Amino acid sequence: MRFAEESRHELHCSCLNTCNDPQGHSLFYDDMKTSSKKKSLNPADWEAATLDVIAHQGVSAVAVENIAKDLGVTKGSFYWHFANRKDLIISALKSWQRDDRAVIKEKIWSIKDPQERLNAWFSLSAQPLQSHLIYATLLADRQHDYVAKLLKEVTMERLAYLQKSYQAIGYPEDQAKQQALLAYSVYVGYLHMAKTLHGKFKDTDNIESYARYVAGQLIPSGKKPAAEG
Amino acid sequence: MRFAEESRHELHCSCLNTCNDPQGHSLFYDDMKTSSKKKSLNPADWEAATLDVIAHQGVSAVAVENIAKDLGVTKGSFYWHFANRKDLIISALKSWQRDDRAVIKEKIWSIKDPQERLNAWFSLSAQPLQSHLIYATLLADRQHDYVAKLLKEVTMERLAYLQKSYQAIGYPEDQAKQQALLAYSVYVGYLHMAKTLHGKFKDTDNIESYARYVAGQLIPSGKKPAAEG
DNA sequence: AAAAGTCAATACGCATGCGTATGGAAATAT
DNA sequence: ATATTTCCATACGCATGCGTATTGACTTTT
Repeated sequence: MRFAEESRHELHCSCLNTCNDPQGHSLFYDDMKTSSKKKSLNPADWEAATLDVIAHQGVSAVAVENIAKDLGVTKGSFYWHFANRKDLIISALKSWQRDDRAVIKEKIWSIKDPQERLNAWFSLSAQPLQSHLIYATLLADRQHDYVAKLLKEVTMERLAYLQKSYQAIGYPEDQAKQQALLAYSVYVGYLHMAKTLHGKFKDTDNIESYARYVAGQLIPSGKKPAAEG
Repeated sequence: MRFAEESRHELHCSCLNTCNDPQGHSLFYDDMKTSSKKKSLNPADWEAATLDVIAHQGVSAVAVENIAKDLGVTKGSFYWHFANRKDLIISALKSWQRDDRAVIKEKIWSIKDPQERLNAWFSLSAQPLQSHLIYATLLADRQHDYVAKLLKEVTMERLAYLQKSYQAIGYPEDQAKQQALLAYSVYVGYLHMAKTLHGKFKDTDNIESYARYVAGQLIPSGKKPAAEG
């Protein structure tokens, strides 16, 4: 057996069923034909399948034999790619963190105006991405030390760039810090709300309406969110 | 064996280690000496121990043999009180829901002025009660159908009384609905934030400061939160 | 005092799921 | 063509944890 040596990590985004993200996938694949079946699996495939499980059932639901079945192979194959279950989970989560950082860098920090940037962040946060689901489940899987560590890292990073944007708007440091905490709490709360009430969300017209309302409450003045529709 | 027949539910609040709530406990005990040991266990004891596990490790971490050990007995005793593991979990969660409703009724709805009532709610939400921890972990244990059902119920109830209070202040129905959703999202987000960052919370002075800030942002005008210190 | 009821200990069967051992087939290298 | 690497299947050992069966002690009732 050999183990993934912090290498060979193509981007992945499986999103088997419930996660309908409108991003472009095909950009990322270079090693396989986009439409046909692969002959064999690589660690990234296992990580993607693992993230699907984590997104919908949490870390403790990750079972190598089930994931193997999802991938159409048996457990025997797994231990060629990874040392053990924990290795798989940690690798998958690191991969998630990398992808998340990349998205923020591309889609948020590319925006220079801080107000527009905050609007873009709220807009991104309201989209049904698998990435959000993973974060939401991790929040309740803190028993595992490695999850707690990762979660703290990610959360601090996110709070930092929110605070930075609020300061760029003109908030003094202390208030920017609290406002970032408030905004981020709304994000986290929204994640759970959306899952908990799923159908019932139409009550308040729809999510778009609510998202605009929230942005209006949490972003001071100036430009409106890039309205369309 | 015999099973708990929807009866014999004294209030409970164990809070073994991490949950330091400053509420009065001894009020609730009537059937046992407050300081000495009980001779035998009843379903409420099992439910309380179960809620401790749920609060800190989630539903899937509930293991009857471990809980038995926590209570100083073996598994053999358990199946006299409950039919099975699922029965225990559901009973425990129902007990939690009952207690939660009771607290809201006593401490929130006893307040007539809607602004003060909202302030009281935010204040209650910021306190480190076991009840909050349980709610937070349930959010990620939605895979279990009974959890999803309960969660939806509880969330809808809470949104309803928040909306009601905002309407009592003068918000039109639609806006009150969105504002309730916003306020409740902040609550849920805060729960996770507090756990995720634990130590790091001192950065923004302390929680009190943040709680006042949030209340100031989410409750329109009028009275301030009952300031002390 | 005897019988019934209450709560708990021990021991067992069984399913799940992790990790290992071993062998095999297909691809790639030499 | 042969050897090596790569990826996977099968089979096993082992731990955990649920649920059951049986027995026993202690309490309450009669």
